[in-house]
Amino acid sequence: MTMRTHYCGELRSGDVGSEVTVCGWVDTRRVHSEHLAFIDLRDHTGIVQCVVDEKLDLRSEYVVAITGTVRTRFEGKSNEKLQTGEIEIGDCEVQVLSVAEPPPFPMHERTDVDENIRLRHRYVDLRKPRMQKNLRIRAKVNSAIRSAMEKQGFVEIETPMLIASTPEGARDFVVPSRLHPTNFYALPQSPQIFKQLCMVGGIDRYYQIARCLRDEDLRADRQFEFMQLDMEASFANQEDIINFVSEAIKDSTEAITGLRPDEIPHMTWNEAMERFGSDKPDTRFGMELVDLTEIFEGTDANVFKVDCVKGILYEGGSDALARNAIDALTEKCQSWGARGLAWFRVGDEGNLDGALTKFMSDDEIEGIHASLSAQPGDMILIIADKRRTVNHVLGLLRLEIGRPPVNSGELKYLWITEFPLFESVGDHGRPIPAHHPFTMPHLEDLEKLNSAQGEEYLEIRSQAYDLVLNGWELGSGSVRIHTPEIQSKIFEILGIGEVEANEKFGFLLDAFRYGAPPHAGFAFGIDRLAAILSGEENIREIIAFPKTQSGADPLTNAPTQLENNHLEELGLRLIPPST
RNA sequence: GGUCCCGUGGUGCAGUUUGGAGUGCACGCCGCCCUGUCAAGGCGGAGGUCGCGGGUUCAAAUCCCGUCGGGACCGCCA
Repeated sequence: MTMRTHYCGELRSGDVGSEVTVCGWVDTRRVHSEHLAFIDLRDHTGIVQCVVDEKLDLRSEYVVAITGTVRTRFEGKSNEKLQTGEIEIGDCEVQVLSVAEPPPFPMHERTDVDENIRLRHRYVDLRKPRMQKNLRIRAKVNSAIRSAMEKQGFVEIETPMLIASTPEGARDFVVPSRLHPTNFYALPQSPQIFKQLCMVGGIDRYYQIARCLRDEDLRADRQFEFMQLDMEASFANQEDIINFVSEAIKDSTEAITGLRPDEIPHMTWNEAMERFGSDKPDTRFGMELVDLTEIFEGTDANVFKVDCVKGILYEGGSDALARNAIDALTEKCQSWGARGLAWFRVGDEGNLDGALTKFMSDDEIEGIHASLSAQPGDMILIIADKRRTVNHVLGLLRLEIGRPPVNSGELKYLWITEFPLFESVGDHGRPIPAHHPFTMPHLEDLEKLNSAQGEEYLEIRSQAYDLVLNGWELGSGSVRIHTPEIQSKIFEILGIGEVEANEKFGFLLDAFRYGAPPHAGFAFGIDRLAAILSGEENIREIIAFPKTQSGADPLTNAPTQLENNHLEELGLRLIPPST
């Protein structure tokens, strides 16, 4: 005889008359007397009302098994809020399996509980419907991804967690080696090198739902450890990869929402930066950046005598933004790197009202008015600076003012293509790679590799691409370099000599000498995807045991100190923290 | 490295601007009553290092300095 015959939330009118046993936690109780009490029993499927007609000491969160007969509720006594509201379990025999202290916070979800307290008692928090729902959505996403990849011919390969540290990229988490004192393993930031080695190894199509670790500051969308769909395919180009990944994204979205997303649109990196001031534009709302630079050519206003002037239109912003709110926005813009924020209220006559109008010509005023299609009551916000700064600051300002919650329900997937190969030029005039040094340049820009000087390097495009959802970067990938000629050229430009290249990436370069197929790949963050599909603004809500913003775990108290003998065995001695 | 917000019985809040007795609200908890509730109801009760430390003051939850914890963001995250 099994302990349980049915789940609480699945009993229906069709079960009336059957004797059932349900197991779970005591949710709310409504005790009328020793002759009548209603016990709501909860498991992950929901709640069922059990009627008890004897004196029982049942408290919140007691774990019980209840055996009884399913019956229709009395006329007019059904509860539409419950899926099981038509029925109840009567003639109950209650077996207490575990008693419980009162929960440390309310089990109902009408009030938000401090996250620190939730995490300290996560095992209780996980019982709530929200976490039950989110973790099950996450599991479905994982499952849909696996199916999608396998149906496209990808093979799941596991790669090591204890690997060699490489200097590039994020800060590594490291693990001391007991057998090799003074040496350390690094935990993988991603399986990047290994998946490329798999391509050389003839795997053809690799995927893994991989745990990645990066020792960088935590955010709402960033944890130390996170999961990625990591994939790589041989004899594949950018379009192939985008199709493979899009299929996994669409399948997992459909598995959760029931609706298959439309074809995911593409946008070049340059267009994204110019229109939205971000390489991960949130296209759920407009408020696009409008270039006003030409209007201010030959201007008398000193603030606009700069490389680039762009503005955004805040519809109805004239009333929405009081003077102190504008001042606060100005301070934010300054903290983001701008010198200031120029603002104009659009008056009833279509006139512009702002501190800077007295320095501006009529043509200039009319020009920004028309360019932004301003209407009375709107607010115009302008940043003037270097183009890069203008796009960056205005992009952040746009989000600050107009961004809907990430969980508004709408799902705007977007591919960003043609990322620059280099993100900036360093002190010695040498460019710094935007992605990693194995990223294939855009074929049309190969010639520029030989001729570029200084800032011109930043115009070289790559075959790197990102997937964006509602303004969150879900993931990125690229076509990889597989020929020694181009790889040498890139290393030369980056100032990485042969010796250094061999030190850092020797095993990969060695591998490429033995017959490397052209290959390309991608990785996207499953936590972020699952969070948005769950309607959550924070990935901690879809992780069973997450860390706080300071990287601590209130439940286990990690990180902790080590005993001296433990340190000794590892050949470690602590440097006391400086005071 | 930086900016901002929060910390008050078990939980969620108000009180802090303008210093005056740990004052208040809701939920929970404990006890009693109650045979159709479903956020049950009624009556009674317990429960506080106002995060911590220092300072100002006759007097600090309240003002100042520091610190710890939580959160949002910039930097960082190839």
